[in-house]
Amino acid sequence: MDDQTRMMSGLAGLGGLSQADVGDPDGVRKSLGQPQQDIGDILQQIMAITDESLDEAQARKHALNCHRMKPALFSVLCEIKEKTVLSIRGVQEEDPPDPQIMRLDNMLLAEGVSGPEKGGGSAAAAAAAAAAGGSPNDGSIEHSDYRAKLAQIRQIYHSELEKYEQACSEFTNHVMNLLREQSRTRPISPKEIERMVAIIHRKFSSIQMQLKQSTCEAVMILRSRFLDARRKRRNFNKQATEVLNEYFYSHLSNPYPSEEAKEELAKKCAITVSQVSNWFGNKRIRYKKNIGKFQEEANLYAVKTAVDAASVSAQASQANSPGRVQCGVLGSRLVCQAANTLFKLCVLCLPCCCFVYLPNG
DNA sequence: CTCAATGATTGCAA
DNA sequence: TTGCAATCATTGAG
Repeated sequence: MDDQTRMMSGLAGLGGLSQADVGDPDGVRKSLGQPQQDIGDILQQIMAITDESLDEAQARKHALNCHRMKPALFSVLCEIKEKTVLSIRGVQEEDPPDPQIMRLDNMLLAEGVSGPEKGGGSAAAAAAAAAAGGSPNDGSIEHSDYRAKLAQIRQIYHSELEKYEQACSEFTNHVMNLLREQSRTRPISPKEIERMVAIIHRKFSSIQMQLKQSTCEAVMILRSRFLDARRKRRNFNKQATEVLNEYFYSHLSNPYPSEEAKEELAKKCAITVSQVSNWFGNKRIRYKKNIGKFQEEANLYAVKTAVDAASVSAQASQANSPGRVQCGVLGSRLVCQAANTLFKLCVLCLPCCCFVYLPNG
C-alpha cells in the first residue's frame, strides 16, 4: 500500500470526511452543514488513533495534517484550550516589576556594577575612599584596590549575565521552534507559545535574580571590608604633622582653625578636612591634659615659626639691621644672633617664643 | 612583647 | 554642627 492509498483509506474511515470531501472544494459547504457531528467524529477518530498500530496511526495523522479542514479544527481546539487554560489558571496577571529585582538593580547601579563603566563605580569607590580616609598614598592604594576588586566583580557579573541571556534566548528559540514544529501536529496557539516564552523568561529571570543577589552580596562584603580598613589607621607623614603642629602652636591662644583654614591645612597635608578636625580635636584635648609634656614640642615649633617669620622679615628688609626680628607673641624687637641660626629662649613669652628679648639690642 | 603615641570613633552637651 | 572627653585600635620604638 503506498502512502497515497493509505491516506485515502484512512480518510475514508472518518465520518463526514469522505474521499469526495477531500478532493472537492465544494465539500466545505457539505461539511459545514453538520459541523458539530463532524468535529465530534474527528475527535473520536483522533482519540482512536492512540489505540491503533503505529503505521495506521501515522497514516491517519498524515491524512489529518493534509486535510483542508485541519486549520479550522485546530483553531477551534486552540480556542477551547485557551478558554480551559484561562479558567484553570485564571487571568494571567501582567508581570509587575519585581520589587526585589528593582532593589537589586538599583543597588548594582549605585555601586557601579551595572550601568556605564566609568559612572557610579568610581564615584562609589571615591566615596568609600573618602570615608576610609588615611594618608593619600594609602588611600589611593586602597582606592585602586577597591576599584580593581569592584571591576572584577563587575566583569564576572557581566559575563555571567551575558551567559544567562544567551542561554535564555537559545532556549527560548529552541522551545519556540519546537512548538511551531509541533503546532503542525497538535493545536498550539501563538498565545500559548507566548505564554511558554514568558514562563521561560520568568525561570531565567529568577536565575538572574540569584546572580544579582550574589553580586550584591559580594559588593557588600567588599565594601564592608574596605570600610573596616578605616580603623587600620596610618600615621600622618612627618611633613603633615609638622604643618599641623605649626598651625596649632602658632595659634595656641585659639587653636580652632576656621573651615577655610582646615581646608588649607588639609590641602597642605594631603589629608581630609575631617582628619584635620580629628587631629585638632585630639591635639587640643591632649595638650590640655598634659601641657608639661607638650612644652618642649611647643618651644620647638615656636622656634620654627619665628625662624620662618624672621627669614621672611629678613628677606623683606635687608637694609634694616639684619639680625633683628619681632617677637610674634609680645611684638618685642628681638635680636637674632648669627643671622637666624642661634637663638636663646625668651623668658617672657615661653613657650610661645624662643628669642632673647634685648631691649637695648 | 610591652607600652606610649596617635588617628579614629562614639556619646554627650551646647 | 561642633567640640569635648573617653575610648578603641593600630603603629612603631625599645
